[in-house]
Formats: sequence, structure tokens, C-alpha cells
Amino acid sequence: MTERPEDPRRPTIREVARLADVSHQTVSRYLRSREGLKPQTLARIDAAVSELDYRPNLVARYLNTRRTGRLAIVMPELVASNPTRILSGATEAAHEAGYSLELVSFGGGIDARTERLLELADSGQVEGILTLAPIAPSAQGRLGNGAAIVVSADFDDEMRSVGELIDAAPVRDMIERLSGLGHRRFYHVAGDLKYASARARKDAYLEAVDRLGVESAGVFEGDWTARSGFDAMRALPHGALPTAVIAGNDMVAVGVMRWASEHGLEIPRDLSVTGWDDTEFGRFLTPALTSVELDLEGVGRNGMVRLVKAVTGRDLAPSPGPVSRLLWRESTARRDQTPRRLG
Amino acid sequence: MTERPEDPRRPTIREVARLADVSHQTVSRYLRSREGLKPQTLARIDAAVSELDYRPNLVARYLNTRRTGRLAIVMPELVASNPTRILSGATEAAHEAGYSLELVSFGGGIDARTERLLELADSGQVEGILTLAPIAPSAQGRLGNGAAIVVSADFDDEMRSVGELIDAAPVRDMIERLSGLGHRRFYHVAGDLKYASARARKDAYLEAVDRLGVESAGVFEGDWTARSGFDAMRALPHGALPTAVIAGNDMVAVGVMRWASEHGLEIPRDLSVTGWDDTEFGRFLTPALTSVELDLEGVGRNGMVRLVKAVTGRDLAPSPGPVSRLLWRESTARRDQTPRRLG
DNA sequence: GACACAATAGTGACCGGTCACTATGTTGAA
DNA sequence: TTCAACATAGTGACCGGTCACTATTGTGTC
Repeated sequence: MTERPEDPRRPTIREVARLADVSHQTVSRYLRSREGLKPQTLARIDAAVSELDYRPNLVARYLNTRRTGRLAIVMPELVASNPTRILSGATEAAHEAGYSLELVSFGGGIDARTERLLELADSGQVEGILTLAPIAPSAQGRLGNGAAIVVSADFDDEMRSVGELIDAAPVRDMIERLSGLGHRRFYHVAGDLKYASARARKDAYLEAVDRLGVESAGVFEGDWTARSGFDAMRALPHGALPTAVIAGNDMVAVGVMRWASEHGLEIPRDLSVTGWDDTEFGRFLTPALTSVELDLEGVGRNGMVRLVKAVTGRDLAPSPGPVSRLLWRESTARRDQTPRRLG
Repeated sequence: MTERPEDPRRPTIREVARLADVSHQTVSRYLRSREGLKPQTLARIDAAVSELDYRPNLVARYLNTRRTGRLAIVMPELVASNPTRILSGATEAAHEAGYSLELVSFGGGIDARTERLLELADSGQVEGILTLAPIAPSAQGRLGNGAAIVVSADFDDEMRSVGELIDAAPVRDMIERLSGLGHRRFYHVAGDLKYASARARKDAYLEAVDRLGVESAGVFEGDWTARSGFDAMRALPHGALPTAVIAGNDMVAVGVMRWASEHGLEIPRDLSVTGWDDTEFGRFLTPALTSVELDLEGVGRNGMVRLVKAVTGRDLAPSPGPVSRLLWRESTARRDQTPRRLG
């Protein structure tokens, strides 16, 4: 319908060459690396470039080099946690490395996602893929000659992985401290166990509970949602209440807290609850949620740093600073001495 | 470091042509539209294509057509609300239209963002841009010959806009109903007024308050964060408490609720609070938050539909169904008859 | 001054598609 | 039968860069 304006064609390398009175190849050399040119020639090209406001056509360049200058990032379709900060860190790093980042969001289950991801890798459209969603292990043998693939938020012994979301050390710290506060019976509402981070937290939970010789009311296989936190509590056998719940993230913790309030349990007097992600709503909840602050931009950046390394061999500066920090707030406290039961 | 595997070059149009025993041009025709070919020729090419697993090289195609097949989506750097669902709807629609979607996240203020956005539009890299972040009105005259730009989450009389996030009708419904429940003094904690949605809700608030002849404790200019909800309450002159707070979104409402609980006010007995976005945490809060459910995938999709229309003139099917729905929950109730004051 | 050699610069083909134009085959009316 | 007119297919250039190779200039040494 709307006619595009007529041919706003950008100047080409040959026009620059003509203006600078050199050959197109000299301009090409100038573009790739300014070495091997006489200062005088260089200056002439400099002038021509800025006069014409020349910018190289990356698409044309690709035809020879096979380098598209594009990476892709795959988002899980449904996410309880907010991937914005991860995306933000990832785009920044990608741009820093001179890449543009294509956003892909694959519906369907893990298998459909894996299939489409491999197709994308094989399409030649992108040089590498960072996926925030888990993919099927079956993919591992099929990476052959396509783009490099880095999986964040999940890992697999055979595949490259970021591994940072996976650091579950704070879970151990939580349980140690809570045990020191008199808690003897714990419960873990895990996130979606297709995610390595969820598996790592679960393992850390089991390890700590075992090591400290405290009781566990079990591990509930949730999916990062508040609903799953609520359901996890409901699934608990009557009379077998824990005094501390380690929730997979803040959202899950909200569900746990809701269940508690519906059953007349007061937090933290009757039940201590911990979250993960240090979300803003968690900080402003009543009681404010004990949680783990994550450097999510750093996670995104580091995933991208790995991908860039895999694709180009080039080392980008990773995110400085620690990835996680445990923040004690009002939702955790010394265990109440008088045992309660459901109202 | 890692050597890329040697030349996994995909088959070209000429190889397909050779195998099908036609000219490359015939294959090219076949690719663009399968019309004007003898059924027999078509079948031969079909066979060759599938035998070679041929897929066209979109980059090469661009060189002639100037169509990159790429659109960009600009994310605000910091967002209180979760844009995931919008992104998801937008990518789906973009892919449906045969476009890939590039993710861009510009730091800096609105002016820096606008500058970089215009640069991107001018780069020829993308055919269109959908921005979820507001851009400066000054940009409007400068769209000249670059990519089409559609602004979601904001609008400007001169610029195309999605307009759907902007529908603030539920604000009117909220105030009407609350007024029917006996509320006479309202307060509005607006979102970032650089966003059209925030402005629209504010206008709807002022209009409804005025029309119904109820009192307003004012409008606080927040920024979509829980912190701003908390601060808004703190900024209220002592003794001038409203009985109902219309918060810009659920996150803001959480901040309001936190302040209330710190000051011994019980919700909804002493204060009714409404949110916006129907977040999962809002549903599981105690009390559960009255909020507005949004079809965010639909918002993303419709933004993209507009962009595709602007770029190609083609009409993609917009999202069906209504965009928002008001959900009454526990955080709103009949106004308590015995007036309270801060504890 | 002559020569080898390095430092610079230029020429033309090519990447994988599309475009403009031409060539051939087919059909139907005169 | 002939020829116009249409349907179908082919030829070669071109998009804007890079690559491989060749040509020219400059420098140092004998």
C-alpha cells in the first residue's frame, strides 16, 4: 500500500573509492584494517567516508565471509522469572562484540524447541545461539557444522554451558543458618527440574539437609510458579509441616506464603520461607522475603561471552563481581518453640 | 581457537538448477512464486530441492531486493513489568510474516535511546522497528527514508502507535465501583508518565474522580516500581489518607501495601488497593490484588501487526479478543465506616 | 645506477540470489 | 499454413562487498 520512499541507497565502497581517488580494493582494505596504507591515502579515504557518511553494508560483506554478524537468543515461551535483565546483559555483550542479536521464542515442548533450534543452527542465518531454555540432551550429537550453541540456565555434560545460574551455594548457607536458628524440619519446592539451576538447588538442598542431619519433609517438583508453591504446601501430609521452606524462587515463595496465610500460619513465627532472585515485589512483601540477589545482567553477559568465545575464539570481558548474594529479611526467623498445627 | 568445520556450504540455486535440468533463473522464479511454470518443471525442481535439502540464502537475496527480512524490537533497559509476554507475541507475529526479529536494548535516557533508534532505522539493517520504550517526540520529523517505526506503550499524535496498552477504561470502572462501595477519597500512583499508558490511566483517573464528584488525594508521579508505590504513600500529608489507591500496576500496589502494613493499616478494611497487569504474585498476595488482566501476547502481536502493515502493506491477523479485563479480588472492599488514622 | 625486495595499490572474479531482457514453445485466429 | 500473442524458459549483468592475484612504487645495498 504505502510506497516506500525512492531508493535511499547508501553510498558504496566504489563511490568512496572514486571520491578518494583510489581503487575499491583499497577502500576495502581500509575497512577491514587500516594497516598497510600510506597515511596520506588513509586520510583521503577518511575524508571521503565522512563526506559521504559511508557505512559498510554488512549484508554484502557476508556473501564472501559467511559471517552474518548475527547471534540468536532463545527465550523460553513461558517464564515465571523475568528474563529481561538477562536479555539486557546479553544484548549488551553481543553488541560489544559487534554482533546483532536475534530474538527467538520457540513454543511447544522441549523437543519441539530443540528441533527448531537445530534447524536455526543449520540455517546459516546466525553464527551462534544462546538459549535460556533447556534443550533436549538428544541434540548434543547433532551440532555438526551449524552454529555454535551455548545453553544458559541449563547444562549437560556434553554441552557447553554457562553454569552460573547453577551455583546453588546459597541454598547451603540458608539451611545452615536456619538450622542454627533451631529449624529441624525443612521442605524444598523446586523449580522446573528441566532447568539445571533447579536441579542444582535441589541437590544442594538434599546435600545440606543430609549433612546437617536435619529432617526433610521432601522435595516438591514445581515449575517456578506461585501456583506450584501453593500446591506444594497443599500436597504436604497433614500434621507433617516443616518449619522452613526453601522455595525455588520468589514467585514460588509467594505461593507458599499464600497457603500459609490461608491456614492461619504466620510468617516467620510459624514458618520461615526463603525465595530466590531478589525480586522487587519480594522486597516489599510483608514479611519481606529472604532471597538471593543475582547478577542477572552478568548471567546474560557471561552467557554471551561464552558464545562469542565459541564462535570467534575472541575473549570478551566477563561480568565482574560475584553472581549471587544471600539477603536475610523478615520471612525467616528463629524457630518458634511452641509447635503449631493447622487451624 | 576452535577451528570452524570446513565449508559446510549449502547448495545454491545453480546446483538445484543443474539437478533439475533447468536454468538458475527458473529456480529463482520457482522460489518467489511457483506460478508460470509447467507442472512438470515444477515437479522436477521440487524433487531437486528436497534432494539437496536446499534452502534459499536470505542474505544473498537481500543484495538485490533491499529486503533484509529483519525487524527490530527495542526493549526499555529497566522495566518493572515483565515484557516477556509482549516479546513472545511480537516474535510470533514477526515470524508469521516471514521476518526475523532483532532484539535491541538501548541504555541511557530517552534521548540517547531515540538517537540510537534513528541510527538503527537509517542503517538499512532492518526494515522496521517496534519499540516498547517511549522515544522522544523530536524524532518524529526525522523518519525520512529509513525503516518504519512503530511505538508501542507510547504514542504521539504524529507517530504510529499501538494504542492498546493505552486503553484505560478499567480505571474508570474501578473508581465507579469503589465509589459505589462508599469510597470518597482516592489516590493515584501513576506509572512513568513518559509512557502513554501511564498518562492515559492518569487522565482516566482524573476524569472519573471529577465526574463522580469524589475527592482525590492527588496523583503521584511514580515509575512503575514498588519503591515508587511506597514513596507515594509516604509523600501523603499526614491525616489525609485516601480510602482507595489506584496503583499504576501490581508492582506499585505491592509498595503501597507494604507501606500500609508498616503503618498498621489493614487491607482492604482500612484501604482498598488496585493494581494492573494481573501478575501471578498479585494473585497470590494476601490479600489477593484486584487487578487488570491484559492480553500481553496480544499487545505484542498487534504492535507487530502494525509494523508489518507499515513495512509491507500486508495485513496480518490481529489478536482476537479483548485486551483487558478487570478482576476484583480481596484487596478492594466496601469502605470501612469507622475512620482510621495512622497508628 | 642497477637490482632485490618490501610496501602499497589495482584488476577482475566471485559470493548466491534477482532483475531486465531475450529466446523458444504453444496456441488460436486469419 | 502463417503469424501474432501469450506462456514458459534461458542468458548475462548486477547488488556491494571480499578474495586471489598482479602491478606499481619506494627503499636499501652493492
